[in-house]
Amino acid sequence: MTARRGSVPTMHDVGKLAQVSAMTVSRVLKNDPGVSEATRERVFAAVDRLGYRRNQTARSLRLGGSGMIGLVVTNLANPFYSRLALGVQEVATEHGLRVVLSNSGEQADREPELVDGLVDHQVEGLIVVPAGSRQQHLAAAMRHVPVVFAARPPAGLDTDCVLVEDFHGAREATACLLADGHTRVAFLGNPPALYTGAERLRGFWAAHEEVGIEPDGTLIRQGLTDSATAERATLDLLGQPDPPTALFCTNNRISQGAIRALYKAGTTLPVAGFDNFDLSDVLGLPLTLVSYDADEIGRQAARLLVDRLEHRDGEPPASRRVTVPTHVIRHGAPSGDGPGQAPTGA
Amino acid sequence: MTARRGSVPTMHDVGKLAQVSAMTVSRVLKNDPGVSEATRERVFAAVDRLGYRRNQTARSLRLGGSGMIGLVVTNLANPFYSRLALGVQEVATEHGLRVVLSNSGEQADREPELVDGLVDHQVEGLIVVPAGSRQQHLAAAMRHVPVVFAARPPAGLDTDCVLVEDFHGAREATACLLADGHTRVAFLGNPPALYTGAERLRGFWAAHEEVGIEPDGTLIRQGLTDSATAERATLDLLGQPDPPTALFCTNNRISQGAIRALYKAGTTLPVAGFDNFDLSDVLGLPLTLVSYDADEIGRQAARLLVDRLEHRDGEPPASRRVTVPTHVIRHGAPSGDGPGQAPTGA
DNA sequence: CACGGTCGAGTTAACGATAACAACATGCGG
DNA sequence: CCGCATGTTGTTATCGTTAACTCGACCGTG
Repeated sequence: MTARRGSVPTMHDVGKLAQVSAMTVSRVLKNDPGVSEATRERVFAAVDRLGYRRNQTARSLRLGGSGMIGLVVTNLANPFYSRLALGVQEVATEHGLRVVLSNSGEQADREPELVDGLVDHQVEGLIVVPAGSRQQHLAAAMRHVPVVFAARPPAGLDTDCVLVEDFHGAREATACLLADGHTRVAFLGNPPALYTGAERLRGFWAAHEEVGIEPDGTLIRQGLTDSATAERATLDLLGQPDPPTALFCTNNRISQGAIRALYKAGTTLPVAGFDNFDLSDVLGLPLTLVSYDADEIGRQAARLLVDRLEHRDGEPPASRRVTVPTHVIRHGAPSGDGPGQAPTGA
Repeated sequence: MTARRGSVPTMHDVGKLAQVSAMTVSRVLKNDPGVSEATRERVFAAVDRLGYRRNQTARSLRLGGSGMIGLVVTNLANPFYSRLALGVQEVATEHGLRVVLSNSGEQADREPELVDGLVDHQVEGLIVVPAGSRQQHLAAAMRHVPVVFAARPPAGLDTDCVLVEDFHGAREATACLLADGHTRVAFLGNPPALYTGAERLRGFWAAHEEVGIEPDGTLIRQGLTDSATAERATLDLLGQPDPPTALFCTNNRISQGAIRALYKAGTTLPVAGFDNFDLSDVLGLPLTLVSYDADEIGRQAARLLVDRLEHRDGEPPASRRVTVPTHVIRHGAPSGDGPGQAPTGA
């Protein structure tokens, strides 16, 4: 019952059993009409008996095109990226494409080999969440296959990308806090070298400008990479002489770290954050979350890629930039909160 | 800068530019010592100039072995499976293997085509979280490549698998509740056709027997598939004439649904559940969770598979069954709870 | 009965890389 | 100066499949 190596049947074997040539087997399996019913049946019988399956590697070589696309994400453990991957899967499957997944672990230096490896495997296209700002390896990849960027934009490369409304979402969520009367909102952000980090900070800042408040520099913490660093940063902020009265977090991990810090400190503070996450509605905290459909980012990216694959012959169309909309969700605390007014602001 | 089709260079092109044969190019790229330093440099120069990359499809065909393994999970959106996938990735990468991912969406009827597709793509092995109890398609796959089962055992197939201590974990967590003095513990479980569902129910039952309590049949709800169905079932239980005083949930999604139901009902009840999840420590609920390393399931599965791949020639070793250990985590409520004693039981 | 047409099936060559072998030059001992 | 090892490179055949072509049998028509 276990795999017996050296026994994988080929079209030739099928042909021998069905007393036809390999070519006829190929025709039958391709549903070519020019085969008599009798032969067709003999071939199918032989296929069944041998458990024959077409060798996709050989087909890829002969036909060109492997039927695979590559997906490179930075951290599959983050639900955001696994949803994105699911979205890509969904659309890929609709088009008969298989997805080869790589995880860079947010280590920008590992990305080039992952991308090159996928190109070597003849993927027909790539969807990449770039881990770093150095992207020349992606430029190189683009000479072989179309590349679509997801969640973070290309730096100086002319190609499609799918983004969320980073600026808009951050601005809106921050505005909610400010509308509640907060004037000392802390910013807990990922490394500013990341597009999303910079863009969401910009939104945070813009919301302040709109109400004529200058954000306090001592309340801005960047370079947070996970829940643990965010937790420490939050505890540090809470211990400051003039602590914040609300927090803005640039992603789900950071929000979770901040919430853990508040819990451990026995404090409650209104928290706003980018990304929704499981159980955000049952925490009993005044939470303002920038929510969006992560699957949709993957779906859109896959659609852009498939579109390019289907128009491979002609002149490549101009590069497109798709934006996935965000909307703000507000979860209330058991009791009213915030120094200014009721938590049902904005 | 965009992909120019029809321009992908081959070894022949590189050879022409470097004024050598394709064979010599192959030798250089393989680091074959029998090439003069001068030629080697010319070839590398040509490779760089053309941006040449070896065609892995052609290599696979010639050399046998695609350098890929297939992974089929039931629901990538569940952190459990994305962690598992990461574990597989980690070990696969260590061995120079790439992972092709498929998601069955827990639809057992889709699984055969996914598996067949992966086999067609010449994956060298498969790791599968089987979605259903019909597994003859996996038996068929096993005639081509080794298959390792993860999280759920094979049904009548002789092959390796990696499981968690389903029975033991469920028994231990239930025992914690019973030790706290609960006598009416509800069981919220996934479909009993699923191995984990049945096994965890068995553990739930065993814990009761050990203390001489007969579980109340009206408190046992099976067939829950996600957070929403679990939420409804919980609300239903709470509305019963003789409601439970504690809950046991068989997985993370069900726990989350139950917690949401409790939150909406404005009640607090001790909850035990299989799987840990984000923010479980900050809910301020009396939670007893069966925790384990989901990555490790993936790693172990990949190790078993790699092991079989490396001993492909000889007689296949007897099938192995690896178990990943569980341990119980207890999160306290702000105040003591449970009718019997303090929540620090077991 | 010869001829063009259609149908079914086989043959050849190619996709790109490489193992195995062949070929050629060089150099050294005899 | 021959022969044979050594070192470098080229040639051929192959992996499994399939596009394009070829071939033979059979049919109906004039």
